[in-house]
Amino acid sequence: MTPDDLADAIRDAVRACVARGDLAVEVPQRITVERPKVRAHGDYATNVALQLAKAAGRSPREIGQLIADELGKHDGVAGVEVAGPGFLNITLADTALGLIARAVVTAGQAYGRTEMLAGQRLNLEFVSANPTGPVHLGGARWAAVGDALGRLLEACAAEVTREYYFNDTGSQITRFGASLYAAAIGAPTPPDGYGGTYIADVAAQIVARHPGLGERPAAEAITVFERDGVELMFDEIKRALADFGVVFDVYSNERELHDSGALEAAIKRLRDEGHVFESDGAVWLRTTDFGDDKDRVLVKSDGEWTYIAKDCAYYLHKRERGFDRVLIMLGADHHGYVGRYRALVAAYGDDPDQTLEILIGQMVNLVRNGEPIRMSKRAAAVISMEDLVDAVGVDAARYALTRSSTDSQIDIDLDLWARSTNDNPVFYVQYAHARVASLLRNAADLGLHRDPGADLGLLSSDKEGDLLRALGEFPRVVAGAAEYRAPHRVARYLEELAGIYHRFYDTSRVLPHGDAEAGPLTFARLELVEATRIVLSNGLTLLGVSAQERM
RNA sequence: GCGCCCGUAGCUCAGUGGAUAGAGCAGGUGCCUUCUAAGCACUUGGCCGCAGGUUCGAGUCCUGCCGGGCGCACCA
Repeated sequence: MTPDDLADAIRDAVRACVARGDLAVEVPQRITVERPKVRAHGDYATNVALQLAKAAGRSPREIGQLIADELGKHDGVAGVEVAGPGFLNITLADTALGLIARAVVTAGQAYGRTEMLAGQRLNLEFVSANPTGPVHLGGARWAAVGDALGRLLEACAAEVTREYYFNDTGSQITRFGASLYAAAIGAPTPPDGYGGTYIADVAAQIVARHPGLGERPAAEAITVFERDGVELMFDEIKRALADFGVVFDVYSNERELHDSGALEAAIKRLRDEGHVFESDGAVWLRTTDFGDDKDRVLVKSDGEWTYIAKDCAYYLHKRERGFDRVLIMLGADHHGYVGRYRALVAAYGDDPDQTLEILIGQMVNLVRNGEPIRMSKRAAAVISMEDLVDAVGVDAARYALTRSSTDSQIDIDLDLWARSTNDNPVFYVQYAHARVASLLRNAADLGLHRDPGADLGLLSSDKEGDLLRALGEFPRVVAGAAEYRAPHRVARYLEELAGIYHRFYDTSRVLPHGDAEAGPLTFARLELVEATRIVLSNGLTLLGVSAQERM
């Protein structure tokens, strides 16, 4: 019996009390079932009696007893106690608890998936770094978290499109091209140019493609540097992201919005709706009508489009492609965008609370030996995603970036995450999986295979119960992580599960010693171990971290 | 000044309004002839930044302070 099954059983019990006339309340939609921290409080607990007390006008303990008596009749329930202020502490029958393992094994890779978000079409935009340089640390955080979130939402049956937007026109590209040109002819980096070492590399590649380019007139050469530079840099970004395990479904760019006339159309629509005005030679969107703290310029007095004008067109473009909800992931240094973005969504007649979701990821810092790694201004050396991967590897990088709430700043200690010891959380989890895999290999070598008819009621020890209850949590963890856009919950859950498995392993011999015969308990435990392997593997997969067979 | 995020054990951080606030690391003491000791057990360590409020119940929600990070362009 899974926690969800139990919630249904509790609801049925309440319904029965109401039907009998013992209880005059509305049967609640959501029944909270939780794993108590203390074992004395049973396998599961619910606060339903506390919640219903006010509406029923009776004491929580009195109501609790009514529900407990009814729930106690259920086959899978061994006992129900009214405790404390009115909690119901529920103990499952051993067979009912053991069946969690079977549910996991039967579902296999699908265990953890739900239909919670079925029918929702979601657009996830993340990273979206401009092709003027490598993906930096903030982008790396979103690459890891955004991709994991995509996997989570898909696990809840949402239809997800991962999207990357980049600017390939405008002042940044102009400066990028000028910087490449300067590097190619040996001139110093322009004052407002890009100065990383990659600039020289890219410039050299372009010169190799176009011999004699440096001798051509500057204006002509720069055009080539802009075009080829964007192409090469973007290929480089895509390759780095692919190495990181992140591949996008759609790449959108500014030029297309421009060339297709989408920009003009988007602004015209705002103008027709009366949200646009002109002042000081510029065209403005009156975002203050929609809660923004100041109005925003759409077209500068020099005739250039602003970023927010492109956002207008891009937002409409997404909506026209049929997405119910547009998720955009930004770094904390861009959080000032939220107000204006919500305003532009409202200006188009959408409800920002329904169709727009902007997720803000706080800053990422690297630490070595407890000291922050400073970026040298002179080399303009922004630390890149690849620097992080080079230092700790993809698995540790993704896990480190994903295991903390996006609301928190994180300090990634390169020494810690590069270590192959259990102070490194990703190793703690991966080691548990490798240990499970090893045990199952040994079982196979002994000719012991899963027995679908194993008596799972034999899994009645404390450690087995802990493990079964933890395994039963997984679908709710996935659903919660998806609902709250919080992939770190999966990571934390995996760390807990790994610990519970290690403790089970330490106390509970699975395979027979020496020449001893395998007994019913052997097969029951093998089923439990296989269920653990599945959940560890499914969880790591949701985070984009490998589940290794050996370590 | 205004806005967003954070403040929980020595450190890094969890903690969907629930019972006695947790994990890993660090410190201490133990556990390998048999499934991976990259593990486990025990142990030390907390005015949950401060002060009010909401309620059966607050680390969690509200208000005000204090401290830190990030923003507040006709840049992206």
